[in-house]
Amino acid sequence: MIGQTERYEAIINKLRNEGFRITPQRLSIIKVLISDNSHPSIERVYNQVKTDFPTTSLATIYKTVAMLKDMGELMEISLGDGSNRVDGYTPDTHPHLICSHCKKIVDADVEEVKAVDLALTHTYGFKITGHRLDFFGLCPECQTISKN
Amino acid sequence: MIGQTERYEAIINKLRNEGFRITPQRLSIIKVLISDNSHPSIERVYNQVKTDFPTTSLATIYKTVAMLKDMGELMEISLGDGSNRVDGYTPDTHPHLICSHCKKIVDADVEEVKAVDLALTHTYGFKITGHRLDFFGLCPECQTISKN
DNA sequence: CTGCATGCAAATAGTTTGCATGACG
DNA sequence: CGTCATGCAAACTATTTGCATGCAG
Repeated sequence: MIGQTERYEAIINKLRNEGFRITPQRLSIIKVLISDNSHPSIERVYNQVKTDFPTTSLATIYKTVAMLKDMGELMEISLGDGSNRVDGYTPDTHPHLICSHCKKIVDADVEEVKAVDLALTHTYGFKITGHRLDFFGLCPECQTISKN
Repeated sequence: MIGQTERYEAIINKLRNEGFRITPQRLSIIKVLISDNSHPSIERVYNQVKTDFPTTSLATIYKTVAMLKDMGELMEISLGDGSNRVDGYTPDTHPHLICSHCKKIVDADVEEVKAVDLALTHTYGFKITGHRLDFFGLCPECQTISKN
């Protein structure tokens, strides 16, 4: 498990190396993204950044998120109903558990996923470069509530 | 493997039972969806239906697709770049292999997925009702081409 | 200084909605 | 015949783009 400070430094170095400029807006956006594990919407990131930087525009958030996505530092999660969320907390792709009821998103990590990757590579000849694994269901809390 | 004709009849019966009307537009849309395994875009479905039914509107396609989705007869696949595709060919959820290069989508079927479902239920207490498993990579053809 | 980044506003794409007309049951 | 579905156009939402100004390098 790599610490947040290290991750922050690493991303900034990567930006520098690839010729991108280090602006206070970008620093703020990165800080929010890597410290927020709630899988926020772009709108939510925007609002968080605005508390530090009241003049920030949504366009800047979109542009920065796109840049970080290209760099592989974050992934987008589509909720199926059109709305998207951002996951910049965990750098590697991993499954998400999405509660259909309260919309909570939980990061999952199961060994078994590797077996699926391997099987697909083997059976279909695809060279797998990434995946988006979203499982929908009811979280423990919502299962309890709906039983009331 | 259930035949297309049976599937067609089954969907229509389901519509009738749930009080939906059987209109020629809906029949045409259903016919296209269950016979097209290319995971078409809404736009593409629209164009196919229009050859039978020139006055059809996009809105009707959207409404019908939404209805069938609610009934569990099809699923939507998000390509990550904002655009969506429809899979009405296979009724049960299954993983998709999406080629990043030619955008082709292949249905996959691997036993290993069940193990992931089970592991998640067990480890995180989620009651899994469905999943969307999209694997991105290069299909065999595009791997060859890009090596040229 | 030079050019990339920002931020505003306008443009765009995909999808949804309101409503009058038409057709299924 | 009453009601739901259709189809058109307008509305909406999320995202993107163009461009003048600002700031990092």
